[in-house]
Amino acid sequence: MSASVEPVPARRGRPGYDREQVLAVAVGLFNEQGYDATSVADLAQRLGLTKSALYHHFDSKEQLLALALDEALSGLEGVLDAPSPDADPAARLAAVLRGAVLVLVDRLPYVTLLLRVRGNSDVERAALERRRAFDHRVTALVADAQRAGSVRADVDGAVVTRLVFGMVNSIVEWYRPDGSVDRERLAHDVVTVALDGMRTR
Amino acid sequence: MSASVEPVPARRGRPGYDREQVLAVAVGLFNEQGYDATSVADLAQRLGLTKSALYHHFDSKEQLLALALDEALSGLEGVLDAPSPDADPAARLAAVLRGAVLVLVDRLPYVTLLLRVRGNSDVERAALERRRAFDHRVTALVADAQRAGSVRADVDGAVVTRLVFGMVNSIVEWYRPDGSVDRERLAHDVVTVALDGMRTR
DNA sequence: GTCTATAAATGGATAGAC
DNA sequence: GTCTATCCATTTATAGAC
Repeated sequence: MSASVEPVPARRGRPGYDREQVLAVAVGLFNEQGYDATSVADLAQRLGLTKSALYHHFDSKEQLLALALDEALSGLEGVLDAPSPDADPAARLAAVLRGAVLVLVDRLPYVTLLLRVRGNSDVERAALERRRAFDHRVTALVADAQRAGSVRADVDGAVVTRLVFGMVNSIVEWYRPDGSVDRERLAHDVVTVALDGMRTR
Repeated sequence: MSASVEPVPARRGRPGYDREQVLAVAVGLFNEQGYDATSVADLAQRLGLTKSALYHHFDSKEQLLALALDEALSGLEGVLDAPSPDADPAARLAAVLRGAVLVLVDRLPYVTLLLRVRGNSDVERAALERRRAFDHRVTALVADAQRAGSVRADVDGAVVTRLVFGMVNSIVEWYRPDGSVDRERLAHDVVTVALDGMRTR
């Protein structure tokens, strides 16, 4: 490979976005206003471009949505696919909880968008389907932990799973990477509260 | 008061919806598709009316949103305004948690809609402002409980509050009144998991 | 209280010049 | 890679008949 003359596609003159930059800005706007409430004109305005210039970067508004949702889903699926050193269901569960928080924080805008999808189109329905598959795998993990005696059995396993992952998912509503809570601290706090609750003992 | 001849505004011929019925159907549709993705034509179709007939019932699509959001907010505010017999912050907190779950379940569609509002208009921003006020009052309650030693102090009070109410709010994502989980049972489970966590001891 | 018809604006998306 | 100009479907909302 010979040395490249242009270190990075040098910016000169007009903005000159690439697809990933456009996607990042689009997702930010979708999260601010909602996907449906965001027009391609809104996006063009935020980028300082015209609509036509935008359509040079992607085929449709929905394609941007599909790319963003895949970014979120692949991250979450990675948490479950990661080989676990533990056979102990309780340890696996704690690792998955922690991993989910970290993915959520690291891909915050993408996961935020995912969690707001309602199934309004084929793209959205496909994403919901992948999400459901993820949820089922987690529910199975909680059921394992219940059988092993490490998760309370006086509450339905599916209900605990939903409550605890509802807690995790709610992080997108308020967490800001530039805020005072760092990602490791947050992951630790979530695992603590999920496992042992808020009450002192 | 003399006996009414017509027990209930009798239905005869055309549907003849009143405002509340229209509102209920509208909120259901907003929750299915999203407020922005739902057109007045969609709503008219679901009601079996024309758009024009609908505009006889309300002034604008946004007025429906405002009415729905007030229904949710007044319910939640009622939980905090309810006079508490206890001075103990821990007991007050448990009562608020339980009350919030019950309001959420009893006004499920309205609270669902509220929790999805992003601040896209004056109506939405006013609702977010009322929600923030509610959150602040709850956070203050948790801080009281921490000072009293009944809530763990090794996690930031504002973070615990957000996590636990995130858990409560996430109920709208899956709870169905006709399902297998009844409201009292759910409220009990939420208080249990929020206070003591999912882990066995 | 519901209808048909239509206004006025905005939506996503494309054509073709530079 | 961005522009101006435009297409056509759909949107919120209104006018006026029954």
